[in-house]
Amino acid sequence: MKTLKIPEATIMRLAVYSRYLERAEKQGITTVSSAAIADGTGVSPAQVRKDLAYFGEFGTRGVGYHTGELSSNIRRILGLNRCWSAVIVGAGKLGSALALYEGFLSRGFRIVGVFDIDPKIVGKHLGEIEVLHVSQLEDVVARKKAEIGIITVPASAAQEVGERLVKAGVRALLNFSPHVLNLARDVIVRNVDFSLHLEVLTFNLVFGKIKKEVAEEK
Amino acid sequence: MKTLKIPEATIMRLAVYSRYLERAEKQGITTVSSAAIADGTGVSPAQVRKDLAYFGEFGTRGVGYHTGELSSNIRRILGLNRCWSAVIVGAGKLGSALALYEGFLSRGFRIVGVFDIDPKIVGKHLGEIEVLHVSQLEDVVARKKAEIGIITVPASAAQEVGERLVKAGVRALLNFSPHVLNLARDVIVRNVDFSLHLEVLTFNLVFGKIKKEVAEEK
DNA sequence: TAGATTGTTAATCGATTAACAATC
DNA sequence: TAGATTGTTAATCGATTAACAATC
Repeated sequence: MKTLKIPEATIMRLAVYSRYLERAEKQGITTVSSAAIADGTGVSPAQVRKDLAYFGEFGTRGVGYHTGELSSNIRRILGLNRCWSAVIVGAGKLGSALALYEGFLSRGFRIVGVFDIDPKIVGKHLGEIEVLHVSQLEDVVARKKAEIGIITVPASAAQEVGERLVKAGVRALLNFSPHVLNLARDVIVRNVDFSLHLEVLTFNLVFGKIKKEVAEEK
Repeated sequence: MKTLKIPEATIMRLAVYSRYLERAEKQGITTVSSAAIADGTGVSPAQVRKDLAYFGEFGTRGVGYHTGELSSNIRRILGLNRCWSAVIVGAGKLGSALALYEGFLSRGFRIVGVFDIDPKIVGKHLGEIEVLHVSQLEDVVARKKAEIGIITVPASAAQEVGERLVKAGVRALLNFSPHVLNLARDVIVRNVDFSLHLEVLTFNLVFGKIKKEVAEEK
């Protein structure tokens, strides 16, 4: 069986193109070229065409791509032509901010449950939704058919929460904790620990300086 | 001039190893092997050794790595052996959560300024720090010598905020907005838009299903 | 010495890019 | 037809992995 392997970077870029196209659409631009998309998103035109070619032929030679058409095609590829139900575990500062984040709803993500273990937090209202005790996790996930789990608990609790979510039926996890989850391989996990990103920044700040000094010595 | 190019993925992994080592240290484990690190962080042992080899020889053949020593070496490589000053622009839900996030301080990141444009938000206190009007951005960045800018404003304002931060002296940006920043090439930017990550999840949920169906047809 | 594990090289794998035929 | 831009191939580039000599 021939399995075509699509680079993960391609998917990330498709999401970026998608945002660019939505902006272009709003501005009334009806046709875009790979060069324009490339320009607006900081990649190469060849990269744009290659990324799109994994999924079909969306353009017209000599003309370019129809903005709205390409936009909706990419949204379909990314699975954004439907709603997704997600639960958040951990209603601390980050979890609460995410529960109230309008950007989710506008892109089709519905938060159908927020959980915490702290009795001081359980019962709080975050917009429409009430924070429930984590003991109700399994029940709510099953009843609301949540497919995505968002983990915003401390590192020490992340593994257990991940396991419970998966056992309850969740198939994809967004992990904000710094703990690397060890789960069945068919579970889709993305780590978005942002202090990790901060550390890449500081490395580059320090290393950039070293490179500059080395260059000057020569 | 020979410039050794270090993969960005290597830096991300170093940060992950760093967390693993800190945990191991706390548990009183004094020696770790590349296989143990690999196991605990989900990469291959060869990868671990290769990543470390970019920066020096930290282990002892036949023995492994001294946990504390390797841990502090990696922290030094990542630039975490010193404090870094950062400002946050945008004190909405996400910006506020980040300003109050204890994880930053514990890893040496100090938030020295939080800004917003909304008069309803300016003047609020987030822990020790008061939200200032964005007009004071340049002044505070210069006075407090902030080196890192964290952007948590809506997409429409991100580019302008990025430009102002850089002009004020910030050299590295953590961009939480979905807008791709277009700045001088020596500015270090990392995009941590998490709806992007959510979309990679949904793609994989949909695509995994397609792959499975294709496999079953055969 | 025998067993273990590193550091490093060479081979492999995968992703990006350049180039161009196809075609509007 | 001339100009433009796609879709695709082949070449290049870079990152990962396997293998093993070095060495504790």
